Amino acid sequence: MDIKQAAKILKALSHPNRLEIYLSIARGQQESFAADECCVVSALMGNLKIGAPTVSHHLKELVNAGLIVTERQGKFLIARLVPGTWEKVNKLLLGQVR
Amino acid sequence: MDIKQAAKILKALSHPNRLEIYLSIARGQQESFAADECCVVSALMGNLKIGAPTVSHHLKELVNAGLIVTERQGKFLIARLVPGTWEKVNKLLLGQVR
DNA sequence: TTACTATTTTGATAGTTATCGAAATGTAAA
DNA sequence: TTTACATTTCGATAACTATCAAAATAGTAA
Repeated sequence: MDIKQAAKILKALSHPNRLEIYLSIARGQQESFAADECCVVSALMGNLKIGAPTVSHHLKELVNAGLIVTERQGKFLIARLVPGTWEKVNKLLLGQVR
Repeated sequence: MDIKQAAKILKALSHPNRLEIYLSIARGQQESFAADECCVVSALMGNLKIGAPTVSHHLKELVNAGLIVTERQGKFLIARLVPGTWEKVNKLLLGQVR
């Protein structure tokens, strides 16, 4: 994990709404949402005070940083965390990596 | 650690040059720099390709986020990490905190 | 097909910021 | 004091971005 890539990941999480989206996805994964709650964009639009285009934009940035992956299921979009991405950033920041 | 504060800290680390500065301070702390290398701003100016005003600006953002503290020693400015700040962000991101 | 819902794209705008040069300030040494 | 060096402040600019409204696209159901 080099510094530029780490900065990109940190940047993706550096906006409150995007961090909230990321954490919602993480929580949703833990709690294994019911089918109704899987419609990521529309579900997140309810919690946050932002519109669908903005949520779509934020999701793309999280994907682009390698923090999540998305998958279309019918009309809806499902998101999952990419395992390990955050941990690599953390290791760099903790200086446990050479 | 609430989401807004975490986002602020992440934002402070989301720029490559600022992340590099933060990591340099962290490394410098581990290796206990000799006196000559303690002049933080001028030392970092050599590694990075940015001027003194910009380094000063970046340091202020790291201070403002609670990631480092600075102290003037004569002509020079010394910086140290604030213990625990990063760890709190990491705990939030790992979902290990209620 | 048409109608409805979910998401994305486009285009625009307002606000933020990384960077610089120049000037100002702080500090030590001569 | 004057000189020299380290840092900060000021002012400006170019680039970036979060957000929206409107239009377009994708998918489902009637």
